Order: sequence, then C-alpha cells, then structure tokens
Amino acid sequence: MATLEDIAREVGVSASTVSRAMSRPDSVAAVTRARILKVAGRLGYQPNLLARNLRQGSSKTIGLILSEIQNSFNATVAKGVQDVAYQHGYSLILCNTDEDEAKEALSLEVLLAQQVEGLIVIPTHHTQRHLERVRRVPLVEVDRLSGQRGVQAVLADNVGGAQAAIRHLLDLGHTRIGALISRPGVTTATERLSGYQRALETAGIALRPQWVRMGNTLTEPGQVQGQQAALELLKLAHTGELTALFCSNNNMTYRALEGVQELGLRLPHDLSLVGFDDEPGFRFTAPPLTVVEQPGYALGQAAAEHLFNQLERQQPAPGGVTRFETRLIVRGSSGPVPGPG
Amino acid sequence: MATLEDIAREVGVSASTVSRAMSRPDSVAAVTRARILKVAGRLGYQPNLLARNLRQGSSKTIGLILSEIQNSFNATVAKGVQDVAYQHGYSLILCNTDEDEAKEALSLEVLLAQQVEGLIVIPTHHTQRHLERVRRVPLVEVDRLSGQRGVQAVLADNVGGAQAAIRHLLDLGHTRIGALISRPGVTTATERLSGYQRALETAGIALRPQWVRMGNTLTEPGQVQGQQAALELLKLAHTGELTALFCSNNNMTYRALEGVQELGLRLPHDLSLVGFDDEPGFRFTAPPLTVVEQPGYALGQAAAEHLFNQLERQQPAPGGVTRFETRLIVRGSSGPVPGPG
DNA sequence: TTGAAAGCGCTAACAC
DNA sequence: GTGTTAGCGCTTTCAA
Repeated sequence: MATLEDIAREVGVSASTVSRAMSRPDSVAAVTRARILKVAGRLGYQPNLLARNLRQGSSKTIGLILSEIQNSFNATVAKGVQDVAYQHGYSLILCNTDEDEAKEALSLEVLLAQQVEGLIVIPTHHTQRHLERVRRVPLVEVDRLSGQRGVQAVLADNVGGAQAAIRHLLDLGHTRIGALISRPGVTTATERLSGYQRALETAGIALRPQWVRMGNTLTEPGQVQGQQAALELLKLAHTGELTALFCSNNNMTYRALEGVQELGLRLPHDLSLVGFDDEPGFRFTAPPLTVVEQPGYALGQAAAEHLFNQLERQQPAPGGVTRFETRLIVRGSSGPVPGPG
Repeated sequence: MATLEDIAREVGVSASTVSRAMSRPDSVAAVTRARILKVAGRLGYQPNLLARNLRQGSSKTIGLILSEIQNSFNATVAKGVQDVAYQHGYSLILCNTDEDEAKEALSLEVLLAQQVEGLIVIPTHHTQRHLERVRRVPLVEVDRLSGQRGVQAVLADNVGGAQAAIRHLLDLGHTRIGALISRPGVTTATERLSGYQRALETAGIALRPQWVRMGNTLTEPGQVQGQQAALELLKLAHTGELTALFCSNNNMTYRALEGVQELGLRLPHDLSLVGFDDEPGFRFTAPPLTVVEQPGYALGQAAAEHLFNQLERQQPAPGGVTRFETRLIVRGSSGPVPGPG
C-alpha cells in the first residue's frame, strides 16, 4: 500500500506537500501538484483513514445497532440511515445483535473503540443498562425507546396506529377483539397495546385480559412462545369468543398466519386480522392483509439527520421524541362481523 | 476519552506498562496490574482501535458489499457473514449499493481506506471493473460471480436448483413452461436460465424464446421493467399458451404474484408457479408457493470462513467455487396440468 | 510555495 | 518487571 511518503520520495517533495496537494489543492504550485497526482495515480494511492482519523481525532463513521437484520422493517430503517450517512460522507458500521445481551454489549464496545462519532440504536430492554456504563457519544434511538432520559428518538406513532387499527375493526362491528402483542418491555409493544386499550375504552368496551397475549419478537429461537400465544388466541376465534385479532408487529402477524393455517380459519369470515407493520408478502396472502404501515425508511433517515445535527452543533442534543404517522392500509383480511349463525 | 497515558500518569507507571497490563497480564506485577485495572475502570478506559490498528497494521475489520439490504436473501447472507466475523473477533462494515455503480465504487474506496483486511461481495455487473482498479485484498464473492478470474466464490447450485424446479413441473405434466428471469448479465440469472433450458432439453422439449422474459432485480425503481416482463408472460398463461411459470428470484416472484392478482389468475389451476428463493411470506400466499430454497445463512458463513482462511494463510487463495445445494419445497402453487377444456 | 517537526494513541524492541 | 524509544501514516502549525 503506497503512502504519502512513497509519493513524496518519488516526486522529490516532502510528505506535507503531498498531503496538501490532496486536501487543499490551491495551496500547492500547479506543476508540483500535477506531478504529485500523476505519481499518486500510478502508485494507486489510497489514503489510510486509520492514520488520518487518528490524527484528526474523528473517524467519519457512525454506528447502527439493530436487533434483527433479517426483519425487513429493520433493514428498511438501516437503508434510510445509510443513505443519509453517505450523503454526509460518513461510513456506517452496522451491528446485528439478535436481541442478545452479550452481543449488544460487545457491539457497543467495538463501535466505541472504533471511535464512531455517533450511534443510532434500535434499543432492546438491555440497552439502557449498557448505555449507562458507556462513554457518551451522540445517540439517537429509532423505533423503540430504551428508557434512557434525555435522548433523542425517532418513533412511529404506535398508539395512534394501533388505535386506527382497532377503530377500523370497531367500525366493522367487531367488539370481541384480541391482541397478540410481541415482547413485553419493549416500547413498541406497550405503546401498541395501549393504543388497543384506549380505542376499546373510548368505544366503551370492557377490556378482557384473556384476550391479550404476549409473544416475543425474534423470528427464530423463540418462535415457540409467540406461536403458543398466537394459537391460544386463535382458538378463541375458533370458538367464536373472538371475531377479530390485532397483531402488534410483523413477526406476530406471521405467527398468527401460521395459526390461521393450522386451525383452518378463513379470513375474514372466521376472523378479521389486522397487523402492525407491512411486509412485501402481505399483499399476497389469502386474503391480502389489512395492516398499519409504518415509514421505516423515513424513520431511519430522520434518525440519521438528527444525529448529524447533533454532530454539527457540537453540543448536547435537546432530547425529545419525533413521531412519524402511520397509515392504515385496508385490504381483505378485515371484514364485517359475521351475522349470528 | 481516557488514554493509556492518562492511566499511566495517575498510577505512576509508564504507558507501556499499562498497555502490557491489558494485553499480556502476566508480564506485569500483580499489584501494579491491579492498580492499573482499577484506574482504567474508574476512568472508563476504552482502547482506541484507530491507534492500535494503525500501529499494528491491521484493522480487524472486514467489509461486506451488498446490492440490496432490503432483500431478505441478502440480509440472511449478511447475518451469516457477521456471525462468523464476530466469532473471529472481527467487525464488519456493511455497505449497501442498490446495484448503483457509483455507490459501489465509493463503498469499495471507503472500505479499502478503512483498511479492511478482506472483502466479501455480492457482485453486480459493475464489480469486475471496479475490482480491477483496486488494491488487492483477500476477496470472496457470494451468491453471484463477478467474472474476475481466480477469486474464491460461494454460490448456490443455481443450475441444479432451476433444473429441479422445472423437472418438478415436467413431472406434473407441464410442457409449456415460461421463465421470468431477473437482470440479464448477473450469473444467478444466467445460471438459473440455463438450468431451465437444460431441463427442457433433457426432456426433449423445444425451447421457445418468447416464453422467456428478462426483468430486473431491484425492488424499487426498476419495478416497471420486471412488472412488464411478468405481465407479458402471464398473459400467455391467460390464453393457455403457458401452463407454468418459473421465476428466477424472489423479486421476480413478487412481480409474478402482482400480475397473477391483476389478471385474476388462479394458482395452480390457471397456472403453476415455482419461484427461486423462499421468503417468509411465501408460505401464506394463496396457495402457498412452491419454491427452490437456497441456504443464504450458510452461504454467508462459508464466504466468511473462506475469507478468514485466506487471512490466516497469508497467501493468495487458490480460487475456486464452492456450491451449496438448494432444496425444492413443494407447496400449493404447482399442480397437475389442467385437463383440456 | 514548501519543508521540518510534532503528535494523534498505541505497541514492540530493546535496555535496564 | 518496567521504562525508554521509536514509529504506524497522516495533518498541521510554524518557519523559511
């Protein structure tokens, strides 16, 4: 790997001149610069960012910590973040933690050691604890809240989205509506649950605890738990105790879909199903799913933009939550309550 | 940010001692070490990897370049890569290029400048050109082939997978089978196309060029093209000229699904559909889709393992292609040829 | 317009 | 066991 020194030696100037020729071209004589650039080209010179950043005390790098890279919502957020990072000339180091405590702690450590200038995190319920013991770098939370005080966060309007979903079901005549909620202790879950509750209360419908079940978020190992919760609720649909079901995220919706298939329920006749968070496949299920769509890409973008604002301002961020609207997409999985009999 | 020097000063030893206390504990007196660790803890010391890596001439970082982070297959590959990287104590910088030439060139430049020790790439048709002009670092290609000679690659058995899909359709009695192929010039597409052709030839069925259409890979901007190709083929199904359709990747399958919906075709009665690459949602379409599943996670893992082998060997890799088997999952979208009338 | 020198934080010889 | 020294590749005063 060619260095500045290599070029300098060959051209017969000092390393500083070569450096300047690169960074501030008009501070170097045109002829000198031309020769430098030519040699640099021939040698295939690439600056060593490790050295530059060490010297400048800045890494031009930000980190993104996600719990589930395979979740398409997370991937969409990541894309939003990355596009903005690139626009600002920053690279992005992306870490995937699988909701695993140790992996999250390690990711955080590595990112800080890599001298990232800022961090964007989709928090898990471990995050707050980890964050506390850590050097403070500018931080923005997306999608969920860690509980840490005074941080900036970019979230979907989860309460409103869930309310819209439930109101839609109420409008169709449903009053016996179940809720399949993902991992307890994660703010998206609790907020969506509270949207569900609030919508029912507003409609004057009593809440039945047995109509709400907690699953979990992760696709792979914990499937069982979520699957279990889904089945319990769907059995209530089978007996007619429930006529509609609200799922609090895409994984829960998949769990419900599995159960629907297993029990042979027909949507929306036997059950109206509304999910939170759209997925590419949800347009093609039978029938297509009614969902609350959240703007993942915009969330990612906004989070990154907030982070860069913090970086530019050089001062601690004011802290505060930005909410993005969700959108109810009515497709075929929700329909009127079937008449008696 | 506390440095070794800070700790050294406070403890009353030299920076080297502190460094040693961290890296080779038993080369330092137990008492000294204890004091050092205590102070380090209190100061919240985190090593500066920029400095360490600059000094050691190694970044303990590898790069992964993908074209489409939102494609769940790519995400799965990424997860495989990352898990292995972490096992080896390496961090992963992940770049997403959207199949865009400029973004790919930039990503490559940034990764090299960051001194990544190796690169894993899902190549696009720009990749080879970019690779040529670039400092050689150990490289492994996954999923597709750039065309660069002598590199290691980890791929699915695309020909075999496509053949299995087509044979399955032939077994069901289909002879009029269309193929919706993604972006031309990408090896996955050409290999799967050739699997399709080979299977038909073997069965003694003449190839009809009008039964093959090229779409494109990317989900967003180019949808139109893929959608167009899908519609043209599906119209042939409508008229009965085609009784089955093979889609060469998950995006093409989505395009076909859209067309099926738009034209009101019923699967598998009006058309048998087989896709290459499974997606979570494909189990819940109506009917569930028959697909060729490829082991994305294993591909990612293997690619990373090959890369680390190269890194450990210190010598240029032998170059060569590792193929992973695919698996045909028969679900409901493929069925016997409908009888005449 | 250019060069010399210092230093970012760390590690690795080499002394003692 | 521990300190001293040098240097990774770069940028940035400060002089000339």
